[in-house]
Amino acid sequence: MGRAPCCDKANVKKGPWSPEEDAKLKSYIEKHGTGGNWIALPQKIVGLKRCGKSCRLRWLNYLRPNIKHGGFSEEEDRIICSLYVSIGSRWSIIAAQLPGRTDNDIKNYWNTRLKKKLFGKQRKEHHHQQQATRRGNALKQMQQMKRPLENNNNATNYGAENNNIAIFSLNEAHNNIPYWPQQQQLPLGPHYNQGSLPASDPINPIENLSKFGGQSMGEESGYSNMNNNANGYGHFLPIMQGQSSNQMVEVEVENYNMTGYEDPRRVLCGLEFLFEDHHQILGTNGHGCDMGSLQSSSCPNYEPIMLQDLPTTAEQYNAKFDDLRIL
DNA sequence: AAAAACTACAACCGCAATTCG
DNA sequence: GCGAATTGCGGTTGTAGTTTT
Repeated sequence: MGRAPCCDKANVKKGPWSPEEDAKLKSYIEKHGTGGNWIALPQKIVGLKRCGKSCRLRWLNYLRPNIKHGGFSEEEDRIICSLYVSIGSRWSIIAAQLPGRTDNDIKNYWNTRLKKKLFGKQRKEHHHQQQATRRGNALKQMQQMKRPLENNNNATNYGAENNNIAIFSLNEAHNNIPYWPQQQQLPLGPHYNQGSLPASDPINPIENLSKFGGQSMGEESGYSNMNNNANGYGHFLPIMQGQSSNQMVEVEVENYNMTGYEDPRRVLCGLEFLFEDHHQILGTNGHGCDMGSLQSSSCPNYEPIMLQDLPTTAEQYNAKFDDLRIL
């Protein structure tokens, strides 16, 4: 038996608020306050056929005094991005750091603009993703970017020696100058096997990619059997294999209980968006890996990412992720 | 000029947490 | 302590407006 609805849905208006409704709600609250009960509020306002929940949302997000809309400053951009990287999609917490901004506003701003600004998504690609989302598909991988601390709220659990990893402006990566405030204590993304790449590599693609959305494999992704390491991310360690420039980037998983999941490459979910559309395929991958049970999952299958497609120099990085820079 | 593609944002929905009787 | 009511939150959707083809 489900819960009783908060209001009589047949008798409440939905959709955009009219100026008259706004005026009624605003006027009432300014005179009488909310009375501490949003559900009961609309019944006290003559002619307002809205549910309490809708009134609350309208007031908090639009009508209450000192709300700012649009025109986010660069400083606000930085704060939002920095906090998102640190705490994920805790919009209410982020909003608390930005006076006059609502969580809804920040969420919309992030979803429609900042995210693209950061990840440099192209219109077409974004649209494809949006459509996929609306079909109830995919985007689990993007969603997995949320709440990097979800599975591990104790910040002290993060690997102490690596806690200062911050997202870099890629142009600044040359100089190892962190773009985001250095004091940010950020959760680690997945890290690669240090020994498998030249230590002198000035910019390691995979390590950097991991900073742009490496994900925690939460329960909803079906990886709940994974042994999470101390940083809240499971152990998924991409390593380089092969010898030619065509060598394939594969992913190996250390201390990983793979029960039921045979394709370790899927642990790249959450990073695929950094690659071109053509990487995404459906069906078997043609490389002898049984994608069988994965095909119907909400997470699309991806071709192995070829090393040649990954930027390995600062120049290539900047070219590929030119839009990454906020400034 | 029209259609398609895309963006931006308000609002809704469902769920979890909190409060209340 | 328990269950219902309410609140708060984050994800998602609807759609008007804008830009591109």
